Amino acid sequence: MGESRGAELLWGSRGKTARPQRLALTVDRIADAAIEVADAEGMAAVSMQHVAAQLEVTKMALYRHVASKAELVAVMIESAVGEPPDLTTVPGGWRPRLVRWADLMRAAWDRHPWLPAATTGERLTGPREVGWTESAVAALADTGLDGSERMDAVFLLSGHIRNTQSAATAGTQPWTAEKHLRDILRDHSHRFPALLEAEGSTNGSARDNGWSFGLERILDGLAVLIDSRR
Amino acid sequence: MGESRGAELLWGSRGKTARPQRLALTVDRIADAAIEVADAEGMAAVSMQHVAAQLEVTKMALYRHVASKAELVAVMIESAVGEPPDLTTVPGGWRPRLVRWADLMRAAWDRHPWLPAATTGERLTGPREVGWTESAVAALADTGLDGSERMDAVFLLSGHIRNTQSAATAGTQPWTAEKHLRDILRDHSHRFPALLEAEGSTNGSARDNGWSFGLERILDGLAVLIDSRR
DNA sequence: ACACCTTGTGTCCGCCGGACACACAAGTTA
DNA sequence: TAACTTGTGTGTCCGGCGGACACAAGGTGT
Repeated sequence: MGESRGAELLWGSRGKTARPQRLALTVDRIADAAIEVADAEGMAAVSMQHVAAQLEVTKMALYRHVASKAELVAVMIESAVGEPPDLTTVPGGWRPRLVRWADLMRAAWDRHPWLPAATTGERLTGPREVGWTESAVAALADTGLDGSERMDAVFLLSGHIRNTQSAATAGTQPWTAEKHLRDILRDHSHRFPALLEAEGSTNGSARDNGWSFGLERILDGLAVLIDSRR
Repeated sequence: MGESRGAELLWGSRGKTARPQRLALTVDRIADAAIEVADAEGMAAVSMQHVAAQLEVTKMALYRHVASKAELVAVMIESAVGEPPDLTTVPGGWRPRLVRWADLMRAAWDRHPWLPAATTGERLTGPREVGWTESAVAALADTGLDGSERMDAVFLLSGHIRNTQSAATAGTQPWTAEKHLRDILRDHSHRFPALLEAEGSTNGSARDNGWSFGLERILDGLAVLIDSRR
């Protein structure tokens, strides 16, 4: 990258050839470019080379602003999840608040389908991400649940978001591989009678990867516990 | 790899030097070696080179038996999850059956902590994996739930297993990063009052990443729905 | 005896993350 | 004004990755 500057030195205006007035590289610009790549081509396409090309610089230029790819991904995540919401204005107690929280979080993750892929494995965690957790835990303040129960409840809920979202972008699980599963069932239906029957007896509900079903079940389950504490 | 055979040709027994009586390479031996590597060093350490070295062959030899790394991983998964269980002998209806199913699945995933990492993203699915789903869906046969509800319920449950297991192996989520979270709270406690308070008011329960908590909530939530259908 | 087929080897390619030395403009100080 | 420092982008190199492809050398069937 960076074509030879020989001809330019010979023929160009010599005085001010190098480094034209190009936008300065910043962490934010890098993160935005990386997010753009990830939104369009998926997390697998986010390499230092690709992001740098997007900004018309060499990949090593990026390392002046981020220490490693892991750090770049961390910055991408912080930017993509956005500011955590304020749920204190939502009326109706813990359940409507959690529903609002889940909808907002799902919306953010919907805008950036690579978030599940980016947030697996050991990694750095930023303040906004912690802020989202804070927000949900706060919504459970007056439920009579103790601290670890509140944490576990939020973990359960956000895990559900993660699962439905990653299932949405990749036919990752046996039960969500729509077409794939149907093919298997056609060829091996005798081995999976219960799946075959379940496939046939759907009530024609909207296919949302079990998002609303799981959400309702989780909230119902929390309600059972919370009511029992009163 | 494979040192030059010059000296051997000059000094060796010439007739039967090459290809000593070494165990024949098979898909199963390759998968076993790969699983061994993954169990010991994690999924990131599973490369064709590393697995081949484990078997004392070149990496290209593996491609005589598997078409790609994705196929190797698929075979690893099929081998690692094991045969799906027969739950029909478990008494007490759907709930004990699902508890048994979840415990068995969690045990298998516990033996192979790389399973979460290996089963994310687009991938191939084998009969055993589908068999596990079949097994759980079958356990919900007499609940009055329709087909897609049964599928969604199993998705919800197995998603919880995946989440708790991947949280166990990597401090991946803000709420499971134990030490990390504690550090953040020490430095920024004013920004996360609810987390700080939750951290303090735990009832000293066993730390299992919310496994049993989430399992009970999910099953309670399913029970609410199932009871309402009767 | 010979041809074929199977199976493992060696070499090459492009891409990855990243270390490191260098180029060069701008600001600071003498 | 001249010399130095600092900050930012470039070029080159490295080891490791998945994988294509040609080749070697057994075993086997005719």
